[in-house]
Amino acid sequence: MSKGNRTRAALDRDAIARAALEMLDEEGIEALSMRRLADRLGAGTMTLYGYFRSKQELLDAAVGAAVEDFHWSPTEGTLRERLFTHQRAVREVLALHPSLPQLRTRQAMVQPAAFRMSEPAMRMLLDAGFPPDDAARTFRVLFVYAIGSMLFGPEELTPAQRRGVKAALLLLPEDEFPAIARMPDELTASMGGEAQFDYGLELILDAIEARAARYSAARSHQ
Amino acid sequence: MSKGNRTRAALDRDAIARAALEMLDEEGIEALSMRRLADRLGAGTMTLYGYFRSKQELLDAAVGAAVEDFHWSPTEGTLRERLFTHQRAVREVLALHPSLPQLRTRQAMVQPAAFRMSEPAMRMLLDAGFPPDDAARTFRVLFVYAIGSMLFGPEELTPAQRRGVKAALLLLPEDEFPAIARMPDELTASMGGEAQFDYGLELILDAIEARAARYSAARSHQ
DNA sequence: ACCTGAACACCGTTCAAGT
DNA sequence: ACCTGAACACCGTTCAAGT
Repeated sequence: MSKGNRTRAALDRDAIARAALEMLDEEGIEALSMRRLADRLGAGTMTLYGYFRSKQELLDAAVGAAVEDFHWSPTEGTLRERLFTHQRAVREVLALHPSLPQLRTRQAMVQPAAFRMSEPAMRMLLDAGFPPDDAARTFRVLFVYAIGSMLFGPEELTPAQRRGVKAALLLLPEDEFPAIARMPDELTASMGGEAQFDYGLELILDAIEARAARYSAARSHQ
Repeated sequence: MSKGNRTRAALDRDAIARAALEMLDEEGIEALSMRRLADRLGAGTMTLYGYFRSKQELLDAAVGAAVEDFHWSPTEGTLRERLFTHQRAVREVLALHPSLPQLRTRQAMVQPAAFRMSEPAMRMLLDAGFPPDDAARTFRVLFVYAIGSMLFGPEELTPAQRRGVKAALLLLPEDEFPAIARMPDELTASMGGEAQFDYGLELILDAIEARAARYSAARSHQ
């Protein structure tokens, strides 16, 4: 089996990037090779190099394609509520494209589309009275948290993974690990999934809300 | 050049894992191959398979070796101060072994040594009155933040990187990106480094401190 | 202009053979 | 018991050649 596994569609940068993204999300970053992708597209390997200078450039384009799927429109509500729905939208695009956090570790996201995620959050913080430097730093914390969460624990642990972690915990000498050894269930529950994501998001929003209150108080005293 | 580039030291799992870690930290995760590592150790490639069943198992051992370099001893002070110094120690081991966050994306850290990082933080939270489930979730937030920060922005952006990001920002249509387009300096400053790490850590500690106060108030009302 | 096979310098790992 | 070369099935990318 070498070519024609797929109907040969018109090739262009966008079609190739989307096919790469699909493969990345389905099979993981490790599994994407120029050869396998070309094969899937029914083309010779070297054909891809007519559209992208290198695999790296193709991966960049795949990131661009993934970020296109971020959708969020301004909602009513407090700063806290709006930041919450925004971060949930960020989580959603990362869940839709599980390869995105992994790709992000290889190169910065300087795709214009990536800024579509930061712009509205930034605007919310500035509107709430955050000075630009604090707004930037605060958004970065939210972003690092979201992408880190989806990289290190996008889903609840599977029963098999739970068992693995619990087995490791059981091996710990209890006198050296008194806290951890006694709470295997709580620890495995915290290792991924939506409830954990929301817990941390609410925690961070606690702090952001408190600071926003201070900024707005400072403004009304002027 | 094939072998004997290095003096041939006694080989064992630990020596191999440490050599792998050194290579990983120096040249990046991409650059470590069984062949190059064996060469560096002055051995045949297949010799390594006498000590590790697979590259994956070797990487696990490298993670174990890296985590050994985590050092923290309990300090005096408030919960906030102690969590702060603890997270700084976590940051330090991640800075010492920049490959660690990257390795962590490939497999969970179930090395016993990895729990040496969580145990003291967990104990602090439990002692401060956090119920076990909240303690686990709260620690996980700190951990995801620390490791995410060191993965996505361990250092300040270099001048070249700054220029790259600013160039990307300048390409954005200003009417669509009114917030972001006007604060290139604040944004690039937030993309990595120690000041950003501490900013986010303090933000999260704000929220943890507030919750600790609530837990301790609840306890004294019993 | 667009496409691509062959070749080069790499991988991880199996297998059979060396001491 | 410990080590390892050859071989297999892969990589990304260059180069020269096809239409």
